[in-house]
Amino acid sequence: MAKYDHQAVEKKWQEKWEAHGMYRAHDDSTKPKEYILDMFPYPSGAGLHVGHVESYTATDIMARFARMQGKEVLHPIGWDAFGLPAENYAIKTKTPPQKSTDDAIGNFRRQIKSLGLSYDWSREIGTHSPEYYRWTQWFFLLLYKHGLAYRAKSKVNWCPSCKTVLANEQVVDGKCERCGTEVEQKDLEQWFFKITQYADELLSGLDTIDWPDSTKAAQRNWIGKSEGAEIEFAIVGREEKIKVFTTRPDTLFGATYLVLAPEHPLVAALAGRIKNEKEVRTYVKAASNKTDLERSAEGKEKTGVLLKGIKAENPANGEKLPVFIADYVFGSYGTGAIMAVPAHDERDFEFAQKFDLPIRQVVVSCTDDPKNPPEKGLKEVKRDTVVVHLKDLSTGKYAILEWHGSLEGITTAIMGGIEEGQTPEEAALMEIREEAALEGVRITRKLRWITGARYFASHKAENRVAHTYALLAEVDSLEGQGAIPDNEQTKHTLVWVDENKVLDHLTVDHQKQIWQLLHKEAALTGDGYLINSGSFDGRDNREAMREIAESVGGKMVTTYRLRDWGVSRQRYWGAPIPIIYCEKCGTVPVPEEDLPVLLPEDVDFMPTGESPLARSASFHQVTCPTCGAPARRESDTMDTFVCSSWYYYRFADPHDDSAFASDAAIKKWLPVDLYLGGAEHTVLHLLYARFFTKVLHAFGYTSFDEPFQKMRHQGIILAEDGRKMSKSLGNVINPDDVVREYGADTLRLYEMFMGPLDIAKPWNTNNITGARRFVERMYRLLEKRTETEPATFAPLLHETIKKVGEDIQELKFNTAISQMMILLNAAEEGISDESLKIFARLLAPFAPHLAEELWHALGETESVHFAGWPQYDEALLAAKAVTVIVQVNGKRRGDILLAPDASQEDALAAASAIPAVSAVLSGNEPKRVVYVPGRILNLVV
RNA sequence: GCCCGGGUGGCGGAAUGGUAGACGCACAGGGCUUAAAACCCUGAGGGGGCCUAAAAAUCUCCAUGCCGGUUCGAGUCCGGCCCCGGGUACCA
Repeated sequence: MAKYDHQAVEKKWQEKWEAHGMYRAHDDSTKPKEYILDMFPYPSGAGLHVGHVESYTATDIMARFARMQGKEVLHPIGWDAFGLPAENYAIKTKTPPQKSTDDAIGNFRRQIKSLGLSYDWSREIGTHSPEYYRWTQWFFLLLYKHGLAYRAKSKVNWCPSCKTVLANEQVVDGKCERCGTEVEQKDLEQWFFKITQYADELLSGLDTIDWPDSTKAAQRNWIGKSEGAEIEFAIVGREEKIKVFTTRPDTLFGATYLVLAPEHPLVAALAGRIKNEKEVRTYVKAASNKTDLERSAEGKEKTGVLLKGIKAENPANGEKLPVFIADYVFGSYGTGAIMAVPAHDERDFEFAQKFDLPIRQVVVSCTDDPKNPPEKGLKEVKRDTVVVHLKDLSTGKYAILEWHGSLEGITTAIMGGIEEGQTPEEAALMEIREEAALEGVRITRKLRWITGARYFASHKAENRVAHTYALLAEVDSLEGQGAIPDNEQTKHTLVWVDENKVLDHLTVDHQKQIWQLLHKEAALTGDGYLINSGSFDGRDNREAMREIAESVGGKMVTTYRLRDWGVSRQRYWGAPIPIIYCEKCGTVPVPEEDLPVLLPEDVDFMPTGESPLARSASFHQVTCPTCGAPARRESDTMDTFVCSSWYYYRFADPHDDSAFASDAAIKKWLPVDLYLGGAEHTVLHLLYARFFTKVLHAFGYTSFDEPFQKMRHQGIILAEDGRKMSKSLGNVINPDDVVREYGADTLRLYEMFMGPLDIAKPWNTNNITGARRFVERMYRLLEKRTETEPATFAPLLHETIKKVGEDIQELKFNTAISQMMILLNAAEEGISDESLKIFARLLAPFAPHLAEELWHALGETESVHFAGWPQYDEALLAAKAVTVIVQVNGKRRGDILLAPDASQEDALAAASAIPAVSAVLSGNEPKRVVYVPGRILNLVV
């Protein structure tokens, strides 16, 4: 038989399938539907990536499998065709984006077709076609009508040299990507979608869908729901109040200053009262020129300015607090103002360190029983962290230990390092002495294992000793005052104290030092019971939270990190926003019947300083649809994410010119049953698409409110060197080359066999050989057909039917293929026509051309792809004898062949035939017998 | 820092708490061939012991990032730690 000619075979079947329209989805079908969708590609000039192939093959397998199971499958493809790269390319090469986009689509289409993917090409769509973006504009109007689209001023990245707005990705190190000019922040009127209105639904909906946990977690993070309180602080001598948002109202008594965002309106309102107004204004201006990105990129170094002459009053205890402005507080989150509690918040702590502000602890961690709060005083304080001050009498050195667990625990913990005749304390002191000899105390691993405790000291070596002594001088004096109790266990060297007791006696400066010593220079963010909190002392901090907030007239509120979605883009290659501005009528939506607002083709899209559409007089000079007066058309286009937020509806009804999709089509096909795509879309695209569906649901267009029932990501395919494939590294694999040399089936099998679908995997050209060999050997089975098969073949065949079917449903294609390889190895010893036909059906989703070729070579005339999925025979599976492992005391001592349902007696009898087993048993009854039928027999003796 | 993943042969990877390394690649030996490619067969985690001229089989110990625990039995479950990848970040 001739070598398998993949080029001829694949071409032949692709043409036949296409001629028969085999993969069309039928709207009028009565079969159960299955909607299997890929994230439609952006048709880049670079062409198809092997990563696309991975994803598309996976969904193709699912689609083909579903068809063979008798489902009516909708498996469409289209193009996310608007976007910046096409526009940039157009600027560079002076070819219109329409042309370059259509060229790229042509190339993608050819490449995708060469892979034998079973798309319904009659439903192909492109977001850049007027028939499509007409409905994108319709969606804009739908949102507008319901008050979900609004205009507001917002900051954009602005390049003063190119006179253009830049996307965040176009800003590199604060400079324009193209010309290197420093980028400015500019306020522009922009359109927003009110996605925040659906924040709660977007959050709770996650619990109802089958998505990867990581993606759900990312979306939850992005939405960033947090519960807290709004509390007002009076400004001394003024009417205005400062309203802060905090998630920790329980720490109200620990607030030692307030911070306003630089853009907070009160900053301007209070200007006259601020004594250092000039300094403040400078700071505000500098902050306003920074993007959010820069503000955080500057790292942990905090900046801010005290508002001199302004004091705020803590409503809980009447304390007068200083007020700062600092850009670590954002105007757009919460109330734009915070109460700072340095003892219990990392950022406030850091700021307080830098600006020398007091740090007051109000929460103390405590152990098991928060409902039974300890009385004040030392002996009763039950803490999971015990702080111990050790003093070595012989050298006069001190160290501070903190350990976790009970006091009894320390003895055990120290045991490891104790020498004979030593007490645990002495052992610990030995260590201190050694460390002290080196200079003060140090955090060391050595000490950790010996004491089970941690030494705390300042990070800086030069401060370490000074800090220790400063503290211990205080401790000594407290000891003199009797503030530190003596104790049986500690009488010679060991003293333990309540750190808060100590803190009460110290100056701010000392407090800071001790804080650093005790707490690794960090705030305590954990829970516990309250101290220094007036009548709330001793209460559980979580429990008291609401009461504290309400006791000062605050109220509990929920805040989200999620912001409204800014959809305006000052670019050409996108869907125009269907809005007209009239001097008389104001903002007027374009009437639905006037849609689409066509993208003009005669526009000069070269960058000259204006939004390209604004330069087309024919485009923007219009008459008001309401009053007929001359008016101006909105010249911005929409974010491309708008286009991709609803495309999966269009596939259900791609040619409808009366609706984005008909009710019947939506009812028939949606929601999407399986959605597959890259993990780079975990947040934006997937969140926006969900938002659109929530909106449609709210206004009665859909009965469901989540668009993608089941969603999975494919892992990225790395280059052979383990790095990302990139043009500049020259390590890109072009699927065209692989298809030509090895065939589409081989490429598909290879990529599916690489490993689990969702992990990152490096490409390995060598391994393609394995897939290719599989294809060839499958084909050669035609020559190895026999009348009769070995007896072991049928059970294996049925096991394979079972496993392949199950694996496909779990998207475990690698193990499905490995099972078929096992079957192939056996089939080469002889396989009947009937068995080979079954095999061909199993193979069909993975290698559709080869399976079709085999199927027809075996005399079939209809397509294998509708031949039905084979059923396995339980009886054949059960009949197979299984190997049971025999263990003695958990160690393998041999194996026995048994029926799967053999009794324990049978198993024992068979096992005793093994010499190693009978030797051990030799008359003794095993203490215990563990028998798992079909698996293992373990004898404990 | 935080949130997700993940660490198993030379490599990709497999394993409902039950023979660790399926399947494949690469490799080695052999067959076919004038020769090579292709193809076919066989082998193989590491160490040690036994027997040997040498090897195989057999025996035994060790082995899934590290330390400990639960269990008759742990790659899998629990606690602690280390490392790698991805995402995200002054969000109060």
